[in-house]
Formats: sequence, C-alpha cells, structure tokens
Amino acid sequence: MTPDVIDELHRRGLIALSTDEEALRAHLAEGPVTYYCGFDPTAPSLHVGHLIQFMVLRELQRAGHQPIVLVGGATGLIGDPRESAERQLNDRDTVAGWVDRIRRRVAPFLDLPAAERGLPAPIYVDNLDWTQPLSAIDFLRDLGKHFRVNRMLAKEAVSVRLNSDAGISYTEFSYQILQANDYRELFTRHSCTLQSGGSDQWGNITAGVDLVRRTNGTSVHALATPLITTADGKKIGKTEGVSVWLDPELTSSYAFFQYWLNLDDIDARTWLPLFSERPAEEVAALIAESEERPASRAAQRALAEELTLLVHGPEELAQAEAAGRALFGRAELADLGAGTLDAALREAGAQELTGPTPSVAQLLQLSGLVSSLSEARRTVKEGGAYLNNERVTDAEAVPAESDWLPGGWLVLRRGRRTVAGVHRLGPTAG
RNA sequence: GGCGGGUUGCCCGAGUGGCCAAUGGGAGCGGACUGUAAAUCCGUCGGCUUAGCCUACGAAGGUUCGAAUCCUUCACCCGCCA
Repeated sequence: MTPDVIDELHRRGLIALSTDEEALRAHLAEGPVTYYCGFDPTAPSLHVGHLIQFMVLRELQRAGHQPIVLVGGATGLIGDPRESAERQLNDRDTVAGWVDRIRRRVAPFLDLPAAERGLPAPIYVDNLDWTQPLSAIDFLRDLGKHFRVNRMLAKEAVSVRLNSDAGISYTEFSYQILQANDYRELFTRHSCTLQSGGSDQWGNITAGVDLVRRTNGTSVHALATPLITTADGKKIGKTEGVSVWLDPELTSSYAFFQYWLNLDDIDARTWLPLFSERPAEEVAALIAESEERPASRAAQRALAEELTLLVHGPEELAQAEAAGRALFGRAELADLGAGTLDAALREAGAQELTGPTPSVAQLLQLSGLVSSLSEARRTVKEGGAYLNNERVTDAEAVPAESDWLPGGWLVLRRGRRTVAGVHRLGPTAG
C-alpha cells in the first residue's frame, strides 16, 4: 500500500492549511477523489511559484485521485484582490489568449504521468463556461443570497484593502463569489470534493467550501500550500527583478536552470522537499551534502536538474546543463568547439547582427544585457562589462576582427553571471 | 451633493519659486571577497549624438526672467458630513 497522501504532503511541507484533516484523510482513503486547483490568467504564463500547486496535484494524482485543472477565463477578467492595489483589467481577447497559452504549457505536469503510468488523466476546465452565461439577476439571486457581506468583508485580502488608501472596487470585492461558485460548479458537474491552492487563496477557497455546504448540504474539503518566500522574505521566482516563467518563450530552459542553480544555500535546502519528488532519504542526503560541502551546491543542482526536466523535458535539460558548463567552466572560450559555443549561447540568449560591427556599448544594448546606451556606458565604467571574458574599459571601442570567435560569435557578459551572445551571419572571413 | 486631505523617479518618502534629474531609505545593478551562494564593504541607479542637451514631479492651461514648488480647470484616490 502506498503511504498516506496526506502524510506525504506533510512530509514535503506542502500543507499549510486544511479543512478538517481527519475527515479529509478518511475521504481520500475511501477511494478516488476528484480534486481541483485553479489558475488565473493574469500573465501569458505561469511562473515558478505556481509549480508548488502542481506538486500537490501530482502527489494526489499519484495516489490515484482524479485531477481537474481550472484555468480562470472568467475570474481572470475580474481580478483577485491583491493587498497592494487594484489590478489593471486586461481586455477579453488578451485573457482568452493567455488561457490557451497557459493550458498548453501545463499539460506535461499531469498528462505525462497519466500516459506513462496509467494514472487518472486530468480534466481541463475554464470557469468562463459557466460564469459567462450568468445574468446579473442569476448572480444576485442565486449566488449573492448565500453570501453575507459581513463575512466577505472579514476576508483578509478584502479587509486589508478596505483599510488602505487604495480601497477596493466592487469588481474585485465580488471575486470571492465567483471562485466559490467554481467549486460549486465542479462539485455538481464532476463530484469534485477537494480544492487545493495557495494559502493566499484560503479565503476564496473556504468561501467555496461554505457555498457547497449551504447549497448542497455536503461538506467538501480544501488544502492550502504555504506561501513560499526566500530566506530574506521575498517572493519566490524573481531574479534580477524579472519573473521566472514556465513558458520557454518567456524564460529559456537555460535561464530556468540557472535560476535554481543560483539559489542561496538556505533556500535551496528549505525548498528541496517542496519541489523535489525524490524519496525522503535522498532528499535528506542531499541536504546533508549541501551542509557539509556547500560549494558542491548539491541541493541547488538537484532542484535545477529535476525541475528543468519536469518543465522543459530531457533534451532541454541536457542543453541547459551543457550551456552552463561551457559558459562557466574553466575552458577558454576560444577552445570551445563552434558547435558547443553555438548551442550554449543560443540557450543563454543570442542576437543576430547584420552590418558593420558596432561599439561595445551598442553590442551590450543589442544583446539585451542592458536596456539603454547610458546603462551600457555606466556598466563599462563600473567594470562590469566583459567581451569574450575580458573586462572592457572603453565603451566606445569596436571589437576587432580577431575578437570574433569560431562560428561568428562575440560573447558578452554583464557582471559575474549574465551572459549573452551576438552572432553575425555569413562566413567569418572578411 | 458639501467640506477637508492627497497624487513626486521601480517602491516608500523628502522637497512649498532659482543651488532640483530632484535629500533619505528599500529594491535593482556593478566591483571587492567567495562557491555561478549568503553576509559585509564600496560604487551606481531617467534618456541621448554624455564637460552639453532632452524628457520628467497625476493631466491641461496660466503667472514669472525662472515652477515639482504659486494660480485655474480636469481626472483619480482617501476621510468626514449629506
């Protein structure tokens, strides 16, 4: 018999909040349970923070339960209240596009285990399907009657906003009703009896639990993952101020791999159980290794490998690793084969150049390492710009013919670890 | 609808006629030290054809030799009253 799912989720630190846990445990033990987790399309892609939800979904699937993945085509149009400020509404076409894009990228997490190991294949739903047809009368009579404004005001996200200068729009205030209704719809349509989500969603999740109980008389269940932050209290998944996305068009597999590899020691150790599906003993061994020999970056490496494989697949993982070795290894750039260099730089980020060779400052801007010429000049002045691994001292200097590496490459680097390539077409002779 | 308060750079927040591209803090970025880590210290932090110029202090007008700072109108936010 497989170990109890709830125990396993606890072991990994994936449960921060739960409705009656013993009742849930018993419910899961009775047989396959249909459960869901929702994702709102607030951007073209999910980011690494969302991975934690898939960890929960995968554990439950592995235990034989039936996953439903909801993409919030409707709730994405309304906006979940954030504590900071009102959201900017996105137009309908944009949101619909994001729904498609997110759904496509999410498929491998649950479909693959279904195909490979005969686990229950996920059901995909969009709450636009049942929210769109709701009329104002339906909404106010059939749903609104079940909600006490007093309780709605007490939800944390709402009360924080009420007490802030920003206030809260009626639109966002209504959000919890829609999410609650999702749970009710999935309960009636698919007998869904468990919802998981982030602890920041707890208010919305319990609103759904309450609604189902009130309208159907059934006690359904809920789980929430902890809010994952770095040791210094920042949100997961931001690097250089930029989100780390799951979509390879927004974050390359190389950048994704590097994100995990560059975690600081504390975060790598605390996050390892959360994100790694390795057995408990292996996880413990990796943490011990990381503590004894931090320079081995054992925990970081394990996360980078495992998650790049999960999100991007085996070929992409191999390339991301090779690129990192090539660009950060001890080898001289000139000694790398043209093929290796080519692959590495294309992973790291490459720009094509046509026409005469511009100055170093312009190359830095072209490569995307800096966003303006002023910043390029500043970076050079600060001693943070490198051409082919050699520090650049004159921003206006133009690389010589002899600087072009085999295959037509210039390797530009900003700071210790941000690398990009500039490639020119045609034969390098000339 | 009335009265009062507010809107400054990525964020917080000073600045109430010239010395303001704008104090300070945070974030970010770079350097040193390291292990492609953290901490620490130092530097930097609107743009450009960079000893100069341009654009910026919610928006639009106006006063002035000169405005983020004064006046008018508009928009939005907050509070109190109706």
